Formats: sequence, structure tokens, C-alpha cells
Amino acid sequence: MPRAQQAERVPPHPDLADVTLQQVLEALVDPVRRLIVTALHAAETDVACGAIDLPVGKSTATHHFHVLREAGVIRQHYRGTSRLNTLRREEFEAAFPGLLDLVVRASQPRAD
Amino acid sequence: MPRAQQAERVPPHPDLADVTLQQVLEALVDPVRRLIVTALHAAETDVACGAIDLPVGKSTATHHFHVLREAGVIRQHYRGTSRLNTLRREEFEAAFPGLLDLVVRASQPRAD
DNA sequence: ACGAAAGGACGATCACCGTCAAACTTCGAT
DNA sequence: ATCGAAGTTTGACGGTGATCGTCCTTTCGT
Repeated sequence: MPRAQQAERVPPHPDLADVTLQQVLEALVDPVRRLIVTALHAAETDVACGAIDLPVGKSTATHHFHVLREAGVIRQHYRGTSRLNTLRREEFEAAFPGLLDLVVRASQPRAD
Repeated sequence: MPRAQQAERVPPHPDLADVTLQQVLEALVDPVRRLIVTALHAAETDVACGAIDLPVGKSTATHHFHVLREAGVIRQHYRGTSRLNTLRREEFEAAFPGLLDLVVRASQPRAD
């Protein structure tokens, strides 16, 4: 095992051109996953999985992050024992304009 | 039974302000329902349920139209033995901007 | 009045997806 | 070297929703 220089292992991320609307809708239809999206949107920097408190167990959380990553919604990379997450804002917005806004907006208390 | 003048029975339609993003995403995540949306979008006038050919049986189709109506996506009214459907374009667009466009756009062969 | 056409209601089935617990892996710190 | 923290993997379970077939209802033609 090459002890290289902290290779910052990166799990596979899809090209957003290869992500289908079906995938994206399936990803965003789950309330827990929208919670994650909302939290990441509010964050200024990368956020570790455990830093977002979710109403589900660890393994389920892992699953949700996985789904979001495969749908091109978030980007993940390791740092130490943590996995940091970010929204793929611009990219995603370009591919599915308006969608993230809808999710974020719906999470806010209606204050018209 | 009052033989009134063809009362054009109308099933209950939700106010779009009462429709949640959750509902809408659940409605649009189904490919068959997106097919319906696409067909209605392409149509110039109201369309009967049977006029859209779907890869499912009659009762299933009825179910899908029901879900779409409850999610505020379509409007339905009877005419004779048929049930006519329309998209609630402006209303829906105002409540969930961009969503219908995403669905319609995704249904078209990628012709960038 | 009858029959056909267009839907709707109902019950059953089936597959999938979210959930959890438990065991395992990695990395950092002591 | 060891321990703990943070995730991951795996397998099992359960609920929900899509689907179908069948039967019922309504309305239009004739």
C-alpha cells in the first residue's frame, strides 16, 4: 500500500451531463436528503456527514449521502476520518435550473 | 337526481398554496406521470385520459391522473363520458418555478 | 330502453426503498 | 500499539406505492 502523500481519496462523481432527471427527482424526493441539501446550502464551507444532525442512524445517513452524490447533487472527499460534503451548486444549477432553489425555499418557513 | 343542465361535475382541486414540495416531487418522480405532463404540455387543448397512450392499464392511469390532480399539476373536468385534462401552467409555475420546464425539457431528445 | 364507451372503485400482488443493528475499516491521538 | 471517532458494509425487515383484473357507474347514441 503506497503511503503516498495523503491521496485525499475521492469517491466517483458523475458528470452532470450523465445524470438524468429521474435520478435527480428520486434523490430529492426523500425529505432526509432534502434536509442534507438544505444544510449544505446554508453552510459556508464543507461539512462532515456527522455535522448535520439527521433523524436517522449512521448507516442510513451514509446511504443518503451516497444517493445524493450519485445524483450529482453533492461532492464528497475525505479528510482524515471525516468525509466532507459540498453542494455542486453552479454545475447542478446549470443542469437543472431552479431545482435547488425550490428545495431550499421550501425548507424555509413561509414568510411571504 | 336533478337532471340540471349538465353540471360539469368537477373533482376537488387543491389550492396551489396548500401543495407541498414533497407532494409535487412525489407526483413528478414517476415516469408515467411525467409522460402525462409532457403530453398535456404539448397539447393545445384539453385532453381526455384515454387520448394519451400510456404503458399501463386503465385503472393505473386513473390513479396517476388522480395523483397529478392532488399535487396541483393538472386540472380535470368531465365532458360527457370523458374526463378532460389540462396543465395548471401559470399557477403551477408561480408556485414551483422552473419545475415544469425541467420535466418537459428532459422529455425531449437532447438536441443541444 | 339498450348497449357501448370512458372511467372509477376495489382488492390483491409485488418490488423497491428507507430503516436499523452489528460487524468492519481507517485514520488520528495518546 | 491501542483506543476511539467517523464512516462503511452487509443483511434483514417493513411499509408504501405501482400495477393489474374485475366489476361498477355514468353518459351518449340509436
